[in-house]
Amino acid sequence: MELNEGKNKFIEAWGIFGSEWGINRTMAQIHALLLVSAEPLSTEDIMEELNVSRGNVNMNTRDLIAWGIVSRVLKKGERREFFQADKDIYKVAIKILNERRKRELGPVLEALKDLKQVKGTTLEAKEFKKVVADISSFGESADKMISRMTKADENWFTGSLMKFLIK
Amino acid sequence: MELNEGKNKFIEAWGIFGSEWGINRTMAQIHALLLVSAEPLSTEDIMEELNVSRGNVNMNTRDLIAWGIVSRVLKKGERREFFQADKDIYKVAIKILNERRKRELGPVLEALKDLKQVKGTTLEAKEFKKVVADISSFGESADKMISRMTKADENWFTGSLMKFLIK
DNA sequence: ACAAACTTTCAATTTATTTTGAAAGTTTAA
DNA sequence: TTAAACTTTCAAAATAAATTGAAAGTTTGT
Repeated sequence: MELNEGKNKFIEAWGIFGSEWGINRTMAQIHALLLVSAEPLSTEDIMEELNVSRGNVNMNTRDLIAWGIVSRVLKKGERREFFQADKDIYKVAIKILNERRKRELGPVLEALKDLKQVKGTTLEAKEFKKVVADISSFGESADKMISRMTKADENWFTGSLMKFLIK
Repeated sequence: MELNEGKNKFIEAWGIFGSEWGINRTMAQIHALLLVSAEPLSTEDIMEELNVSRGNVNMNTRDLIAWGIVSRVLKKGERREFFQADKDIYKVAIKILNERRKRELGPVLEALKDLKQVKGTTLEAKEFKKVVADISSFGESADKMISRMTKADENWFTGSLMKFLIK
């Protein structure tokens, strides 16, 4: 398989995978493209490679930067900015997990906290409280776990945790 | 807060959370509704409670059943079927993770396996191969981890793993 | 066998999300 | 200060995803 064919397949696969997990296809594709580029790319490069508009590239590179998995780089003698992806996939995974924890898990945990205050002693009310308490506790655990992973050594995934988990 | 208000807030929150993770809102809402219902609910009950059509309820309950987190129950003397959610949130989380592993991670890992066969010894080709190998290895690890979690005792999450991970 | 009760399907519609592209904004160099 | 080079914005358009609802299909009791 030629390098270019490989890159395209990778970009396609990453785009699909991303969209299955609630990340928009173009963002995932830009990320994929940057992952497999030896050199940082400009907005124009990305537009051309993926056939998407300038606005689209601009919005999605901004988002990728906000996620902390892509950074702007400046080439000397060049006016425009280039983009480059963090290629350490462990770091990337943890950053994504941690961002999602903050953005999505946080609000749910807040909502659940409120819901613990429903009144009533009927069977129904008790069931409700039990479910809310369980989900809440589970969510708090996941939240703590991700926080801890974030702080831990970058090799956590291949370290003792993995030894514990993998055959 | 009244029980009903609580239920509605829960359903809303779960719906949003689900859609952020690539699960359609109605499916997440039906799941939420079943989670907080003391009794199994019929298609009609769900239609009424969530204001959605029969076809929608039918499709999404089927899906929830396919995910293994909702089951049909029959009440004696009743002809129609009722639905009930598995309320053990640990089991639910693991089933969802495992289904997604099979459905979404699997195909990506396959694609990555192919991509290891790109030819070329240029810097670019080497970088590409490195990224693919890294993601592949990471993916395989995650895959194994989830498989293992699935098989493990249902209390794994509160067991030694959690003790290891949580403060 | 029949019909009532119930479930499933799917083409058409609606709703939500993503993308475009041109205009406005900003920065840089001379 | 000016203009070229570049970035950002956002309303409109395009695309994708979810939903409807009526018709078709199935099951059950008599």
